Amino acid sequence: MIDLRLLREDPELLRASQRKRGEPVERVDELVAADEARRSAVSSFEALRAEQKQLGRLVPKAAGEEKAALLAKTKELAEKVKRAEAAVGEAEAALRAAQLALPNLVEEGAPAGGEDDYVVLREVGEKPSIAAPKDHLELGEALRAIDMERGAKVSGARFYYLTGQGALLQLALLQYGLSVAVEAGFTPMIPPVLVKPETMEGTGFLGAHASEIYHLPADDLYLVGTSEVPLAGYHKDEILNLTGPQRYAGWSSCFRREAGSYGKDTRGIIRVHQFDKVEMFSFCPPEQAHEEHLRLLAIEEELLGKLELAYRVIDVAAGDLGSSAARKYDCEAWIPSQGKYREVTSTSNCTTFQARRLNVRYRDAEGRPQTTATLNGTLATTRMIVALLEQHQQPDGTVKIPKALQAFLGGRDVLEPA
RNA sequence: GGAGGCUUCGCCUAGUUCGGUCUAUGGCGCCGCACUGCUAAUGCGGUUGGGGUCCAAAGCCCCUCCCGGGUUCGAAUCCCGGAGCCUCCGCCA
Repeated sequence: MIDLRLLREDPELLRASQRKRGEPVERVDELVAADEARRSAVSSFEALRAEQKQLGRLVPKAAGEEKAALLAKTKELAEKVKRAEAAVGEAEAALRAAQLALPNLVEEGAPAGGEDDYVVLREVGEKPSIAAPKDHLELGEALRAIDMERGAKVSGARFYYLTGQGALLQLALLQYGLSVAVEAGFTPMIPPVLVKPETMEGTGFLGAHASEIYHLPADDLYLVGTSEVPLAGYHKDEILNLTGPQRYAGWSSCFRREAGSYGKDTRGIIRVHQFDKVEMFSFCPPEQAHEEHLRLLAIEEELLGKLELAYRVIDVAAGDLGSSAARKYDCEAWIPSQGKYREVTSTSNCTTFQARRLNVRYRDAEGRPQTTATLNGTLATTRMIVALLEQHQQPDGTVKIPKALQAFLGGRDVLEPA
């Protein structure tokens, strides 16, 4: 949700943001109108209510005819108050709807345009030159690390088993990721992966992404698509004592329906319904959010570097940010079998947009409650296995394990076909 | 699944019998001031949050006693529905 004070002060800023996203500018003016309508409804209600309270206080003191007259008057007033109150309720609902319809203000500097208008900030590491690279599934099957067939037998398409050294590799990757986070001052968290509708809604995932999410109707709970959801909800309706960023690293399974992606990435574990991820999440004072965002990106890059992967960083264009993010950087690892870079991490600065919905605040230097900023970023995830296997494959069918992971694999430095 | 109890301004708590300055009591904590060589102790004052009005501040006003309805001129208080927590029973591990 956008800050209504900002909306009143500088609607043009928001219109410009909408243009940059390629979204309708009218949403801004609709919100301005809804805001004004609400305030006028509130004023009328409050005036009537004040009068009612004042008269009501006279009732017990009055007697006889005077009292009867007073009661008649207050009764009439009570009717009006009730109507005015209902009008406020409607105006508030309309305002909320208009507020939910407007995405976050895009950060200055983010590229304008849609999905293909990203800007490549840098390419890091040397792409391995592999003659006729095998893809991760071929490698994974030879290593007996990935079993898609049985995943499909048991659960359906886009499900898989990680087996043997594949399972160990994922655990090593996630543990290493978590250890990097802990070293950087993040509190490790293992959150619930089923959340209530209000939590899912608060994080902004029930809007355009609603069809991406698994819902359990019998209990009215949602399976999270990322631990960003339970981490963001962790401090819902709280006022935090923040001086700097409060950082959490959540380790969880993630569930995605992948509706509308039929036919895309059907081979292997690039796009699956269930995977595991260590996610960074920060609550911080808004003026520190930009710096924190760069910090999250730096941590992601540090990890990719330690995994000895070639990758590039892109500055995602405004139209591809999603509603909550003001700025987003993706790291994309080189996938030799595809000859392409593919997203492995993504970090977003949601400024105060998400926290306002969830009502997460902190006290500023004057002791006044203010909305926090929230940021998130991927640290380690199942998808990285794809890049690890493919980039580190050897002509003999083995796969080298990067030094950083060896300690988490009992010192092993290579995966070998079983 | 069944029965009962609880939910008040950061925490604890009074108030709910019998509806009306409850415009919510007290303690703890916190902040400020005074006293003191410093600390402690003590005294005095302040301290829920949201919103409206306003250029702004002050002030004033409205909402907020778990949530949503209802009764009433008037609800923390009465009625109905719901949520959360706790205890016991049952069931499953």
